Amino acid sequence: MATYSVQQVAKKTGLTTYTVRYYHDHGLLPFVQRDKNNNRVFSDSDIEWLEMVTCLRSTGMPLDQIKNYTNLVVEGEDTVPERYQIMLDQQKRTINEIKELQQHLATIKFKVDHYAEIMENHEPDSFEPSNIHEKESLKTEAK
Amino acid sequence: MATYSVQQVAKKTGLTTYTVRYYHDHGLLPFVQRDKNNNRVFSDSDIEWLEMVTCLRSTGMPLDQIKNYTNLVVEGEDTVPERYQIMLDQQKRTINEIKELQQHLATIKFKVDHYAEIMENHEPDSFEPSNIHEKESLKTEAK
DNA sequence: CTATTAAGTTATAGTAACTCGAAGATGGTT
DNA sequence: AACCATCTTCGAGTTACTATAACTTAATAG
Repeated sequence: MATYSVQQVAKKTGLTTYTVRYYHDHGLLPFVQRDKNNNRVFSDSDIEWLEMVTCLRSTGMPLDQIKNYTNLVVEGEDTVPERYQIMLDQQKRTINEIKELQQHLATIKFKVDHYAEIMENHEPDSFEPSNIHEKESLKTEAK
Repeated sequence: MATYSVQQVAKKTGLTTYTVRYYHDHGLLPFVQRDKNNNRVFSDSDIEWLEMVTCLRSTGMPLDQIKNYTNLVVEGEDTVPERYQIMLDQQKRTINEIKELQQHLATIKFKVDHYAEIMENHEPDSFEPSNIHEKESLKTEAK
């Protein structure tokens, strides 16, 4: 069976060795072993689980909640309903998060287009009604 | 002209008063005034700018970079090309972030469906090949 | 006209989730 | 034997809030 060092795991997951150790120290990787030198030894399933942790983390779940979820998984089948609820909530939150990001993206796009236009037309300081927004709504006091 | 207190701004933007003050103290709201009592006085354009800050923050830009962008806006038209580049980068990063979130969402959906199935079928501990993944890839050592 | 309440202020401390550096152990190579 | 890479722990630093304490001021209630 394949085993991996911290560094190999870091490389495989895209995390830093610091983060991998941090997660392990905080109980998020409950089955990671140690060799006779006290070095962490990761299995393939540890890496898969770490990827699940990363998935939850990236979608905004705090570490203590991920820890809680980890404990439930370790406890076994009895906790499936609770786990189901956790994942359902996380799904909702992620869908919401994506929606919000898409709205923010629209705002950013607007800015990009606006700047592109200014640079093309090369107009220094217009008197159009859109002027306030052109100036990022920052200079209403410059009267 | 309409003016607002910290609390009103907090309510309008969905931020806490702590965060609004924090942003102001760190130079992200350069045109906020003070009244004779030293209380912060926000204008409509301050709120609009704060919403821009929130947009950038929510899409992952660190505060010091937002501060830098703020300074560029204050400096005026000459900085438009630099600002254009910043926004273009942010746009790219946000598009990427959304993509990643959508992938994570797919993973979460998979879990939700999986748990739903377990709960429906009520099978305690199957011997199927998918067993490892059913158990969140955590118990390969429990042999 | 004082008393209490509400809201503002600053300064400082606490928290989450990393992020890093120091000091030391071990194992392999020249 | 010396060196280098890689591991370890521990403690400190960073970012972006988040909360508390101590204080000031303005408005209302008795």
